[in-house]
Amino acid sequence: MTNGNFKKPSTRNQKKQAILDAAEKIFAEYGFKGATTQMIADFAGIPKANLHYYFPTKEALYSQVVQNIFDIWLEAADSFDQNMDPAIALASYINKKMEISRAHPNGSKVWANEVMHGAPIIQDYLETTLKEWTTSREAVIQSWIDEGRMDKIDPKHLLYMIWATTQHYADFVHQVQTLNDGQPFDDGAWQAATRDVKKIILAGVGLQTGGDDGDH
Amino acid sequence: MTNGNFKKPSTRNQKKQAILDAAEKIFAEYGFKGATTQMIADFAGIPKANLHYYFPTKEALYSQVVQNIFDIWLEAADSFDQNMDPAIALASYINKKMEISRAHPNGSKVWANEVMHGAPIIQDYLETTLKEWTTSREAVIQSWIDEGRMDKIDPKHLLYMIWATTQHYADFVHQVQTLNDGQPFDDGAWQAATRDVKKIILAGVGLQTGGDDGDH
DNA sequence: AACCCATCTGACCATTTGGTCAAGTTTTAT
DNA sequence: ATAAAACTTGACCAAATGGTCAGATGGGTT
Repeated sequence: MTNGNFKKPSTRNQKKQAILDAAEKIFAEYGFKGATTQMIADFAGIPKANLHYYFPTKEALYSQVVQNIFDIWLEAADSFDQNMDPAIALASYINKKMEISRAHPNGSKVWANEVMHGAPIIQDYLETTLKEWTTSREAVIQSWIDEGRMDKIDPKHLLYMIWATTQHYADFVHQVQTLNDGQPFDDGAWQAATRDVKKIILAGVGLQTGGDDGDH
Repeated sequence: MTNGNFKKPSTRNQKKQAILDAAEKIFAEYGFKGATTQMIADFAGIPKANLHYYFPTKEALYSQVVQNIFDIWLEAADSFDQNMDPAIALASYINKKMEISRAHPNGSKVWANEVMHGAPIIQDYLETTLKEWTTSREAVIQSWIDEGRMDKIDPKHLLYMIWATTQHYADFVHQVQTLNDGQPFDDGAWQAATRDVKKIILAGVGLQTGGDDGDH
């Protein structure tokens, strides 16, 4: 067993990841101030002092959680690079964003919290990485418009609509569930939501949806 | 006699309103836990003890702020009652929601925060008032669909898309502003955003937008 | 065995904060 | 004028919380 050299780093990273997972959930549920390091430590099953051994301050832990989420967001961006057809690219992007909302609702909430409070921790990311990503995608969408392949709208607002709508199912999951007779979405409900979101947005910019949606 | 000789209801209410205004801003910026009664009192220009004379607990003050916002949301609901044409009704509703996002961004943020954290304070409102409102509007939209006046989608998801998108411009105003070269939206930017949101959503459900939008 | 070093933890502390209270001050009613 | 009621506020407190620290534990190396 134990592959010689790297026995510790793996367990160390496992433990750090367990703390990060606990932190994501607690931060999402209670906000930065509302969450306590004691709660996170309890949820991770370790003493508080041990948590502070791996993450010296609450803010360092929080910052790591936010950055992890940001990376997940960016992964969904590939859609725009690989597909040249606007209908397929947008459908694929919406698919991925909906899947993230379902798989990582807590991450989405932490991100929303951070931005709503003025992005005190990740302002740099907004101004650099997110700004660059957004600018380049706007250019792609604009080129589709210029080529007459979709209706003329400001690409910025199309992106905001996609972000807002897909993340709504994560950030407002409690409200959505309450209005769904208190039941969480099942597979069918998620598929229906994804289908309707794609339908409205694609048709909204003049891209008729065929029988398929461009992603598996 | 000398029953409840309410001296100056006007000044009393004025002061309560001033506290509520301060509270809305501070709660929006720092969240429930992050906001302190001291901050709110300072912002309202009164001693903390005086704030607690009008609102016995922090939670009572917060609860009042959330309920006030909820009432504002509901006011925008009239669109659906008065207009029978789906394009005009939806356009008018979107117009009002965008105006609220511009006029009351802090209220929207407090609401978002509350719902994201599981609606501990206003769960009753979600289950009763909001549930009833949503159900009745879904029925209206469904009737339009049944009459073949708009495309077939689940009315629920259309409503969520309108909420998510319009509130995005309030809740994520910091991100939107950062991506807008650090500049807040001016009149033109708000008009453009409102126009594009209406365009995509109306066209998205098969309602062609004519030259006008149904509201001034 | 002897040593090193990463990891772990109970006990502890300084600061923050929601809320109280008693002592004032102002307004209203008689 | 006088009493009562409403309002204001500085000082204070108990509880919660982020973070520290000295000492313990355990695995690996020589």
